[in-house]
Amino acid sequence: MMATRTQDPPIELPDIPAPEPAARGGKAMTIGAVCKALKQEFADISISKIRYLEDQKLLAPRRTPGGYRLYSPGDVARLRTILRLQRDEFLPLRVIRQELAAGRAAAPAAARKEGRPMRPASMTVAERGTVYPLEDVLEDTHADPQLVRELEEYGVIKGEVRAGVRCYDETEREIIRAVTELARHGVGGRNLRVFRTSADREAALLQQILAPSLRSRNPEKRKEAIETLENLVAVATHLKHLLLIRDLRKIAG
Amino acid sequence: MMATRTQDPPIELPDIPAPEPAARGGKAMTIGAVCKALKQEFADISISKIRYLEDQKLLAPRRTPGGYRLYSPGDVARLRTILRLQRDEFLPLRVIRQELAAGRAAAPAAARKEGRPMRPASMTVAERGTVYPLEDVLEDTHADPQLVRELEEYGVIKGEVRAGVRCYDETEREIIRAVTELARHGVGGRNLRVFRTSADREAALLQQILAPSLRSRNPEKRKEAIETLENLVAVATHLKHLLLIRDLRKIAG
DNA sequence: TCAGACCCTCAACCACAGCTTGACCCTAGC
DNA sequence: GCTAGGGTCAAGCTGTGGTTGAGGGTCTGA
Repeated sequence: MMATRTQDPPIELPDIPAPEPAARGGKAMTIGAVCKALKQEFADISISKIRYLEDQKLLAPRRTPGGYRLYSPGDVARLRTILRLQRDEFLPLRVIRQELAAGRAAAPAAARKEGRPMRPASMTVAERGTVYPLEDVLEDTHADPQLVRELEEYGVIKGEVRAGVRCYDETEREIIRAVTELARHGVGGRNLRVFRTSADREAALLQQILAPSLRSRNPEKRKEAIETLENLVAVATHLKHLLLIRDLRKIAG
Repeated sequence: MMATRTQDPPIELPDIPAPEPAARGGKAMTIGAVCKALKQEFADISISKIRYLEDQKLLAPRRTPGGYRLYSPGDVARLRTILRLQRDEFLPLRVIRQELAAGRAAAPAAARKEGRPMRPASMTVAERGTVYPLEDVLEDTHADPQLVRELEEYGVIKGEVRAGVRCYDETEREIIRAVTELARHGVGGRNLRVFRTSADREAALLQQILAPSLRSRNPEKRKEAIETLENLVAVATHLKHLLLIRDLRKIAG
């Protein structure tokens, strides 16, 4: 069917500091390259998904004369923003489209700083998610490399080697961040054992309770058990927080 | 034991400027009444939707002997929160469930528009805040009175007598809520000791570190120490959460 | 004591978002 | 001119967030 070489004009998104059509020199990537590049950060990306997002008017890459999509760095940044809003903020595409059109949401690292850890991306029991190379983690957390090494020796974090580089997932990164912060205030070394052992004990406790359903052969049941587990973790964390506050009030007040 | 319990309005957390006409009358409402009362604020509510939310474990109203659902003011507030998170924050029910379980998100609608924060009312070390009579706490948390008594005997919560009625502050109320939730899943009795002792240990640790400045005669210094303390509590809580997740992943995945 | 308004459960059904798959064909670059 | 990677379109699939209807019980006031 002659493959529709309809020379339709690029969709014309209303917004965006459009990444100069012809201007930008070498940097444009094909869809496969973009997909591969973002795979690290967003495990669930796929070529078809990127095309789908374009179909939904969220992207409008340039095309080669032959019809291939060509993504400028600006396009890639935009795509990354879209995926982040979707994954971390749970925004539906319809809303993301508006946010982008309104020029909002262009704040990547901004939201940090004095604003609580935000929605903790993927701090769930379920899966591991993205991994980041040690170098990035260090830069991001301002952690002492020595301290990271210690945590690893100690078995608190594990990391994994990917393409020759040591990588950590988000949970590990946040552990490193938190420990660094504590260290800044003088909580360090063997004091951390307190946290560690209580976590181990709680884990054992929860496991004991949910072991039957977690081992069930019924995947339905297993999924449910995981969810219950997530829930219990949240409640347990909350409870620990409250108990700690209660104790400290006695001390401080 | 009646006294004081006569006609005072339902708790009324520092929430919402809308004193619903229908909502104020008696203390508990049927599903139809709740639906009508919230129709103003949430046009898309329906009886079937409320029931659906219960099915999804987001609500758990009391029942009459005949099986009718009875919504306490606390239940209605919770429902309002759910609807708000769904409509304004676009959160999926699965996430709302966790937010609620974690005691977050009890925040008023105020924090909208460019303002993430949404800290849980008075979960700070600083001061105790309001107190609520046992009766209200029981209704609000659906806790077993027996369990509350145990917690008190155990020294986890203390309460105070005011005008002849036993009262608890918000922290205590939330402890009760969290413990009730854990109990629903089979975490009870002496298992709670795990949480308690680790909280005690951490409190001791933090105190040790900050004792000098906390005891300082310089009020400036003291204030600063309290702030540091708040900070450390937040970080410690976060760390514990992460460690627990780390442990559980090994178990579950 | 009984009508009528209200509520209950449960299973089936529905609508829409957000992709994925497959058939079939074309482009880029060595 | 070969082949890996792209392109389009239509159909399909899965999960979320409900609605609907059948069949039946509860509550309240006259």
